[in-house]
Amino acid sequence: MSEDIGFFEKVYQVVRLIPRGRVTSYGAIARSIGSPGAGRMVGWALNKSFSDKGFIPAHRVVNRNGRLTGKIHFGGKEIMRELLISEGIRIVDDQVVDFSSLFWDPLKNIEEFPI
DNA sequence: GTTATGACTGCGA
DNA sequence: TTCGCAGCCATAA
Repeated sequence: MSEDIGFFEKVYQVVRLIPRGRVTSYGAIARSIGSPGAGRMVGWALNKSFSDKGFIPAHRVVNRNGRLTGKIHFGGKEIMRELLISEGIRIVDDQVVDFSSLFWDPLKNIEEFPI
């Protein structure tokens, strides 16, 4: 069943569901997979995803302020910003412009497409 | 088995 | 407004 997968797998699934040109937060993902408060683990899972899994749109995951706190893990401090810009998302001072409008809630999507 | 860590979040000063 | 502290969960050592 879908609950046989581990925490990391759930994170990957949710992150992969993030539409292009949209963003979400670590806490939102943690909550969507039934582990509120594990936001820090979400970031850790994504970090591991670079070598364990294929491409994960981790650049679409930011903190609750829309700030690119994880950009330092992309191998280059500008990589995350470039990826977001290439999707039509504007970044100013390491922050997502109009974050509230671009925010994509995993919970809302999972209601329609359960993992 | 315990301990430490972390790409977070919320509240208080 | 910015800054600091505490809570939260899963994984690694």
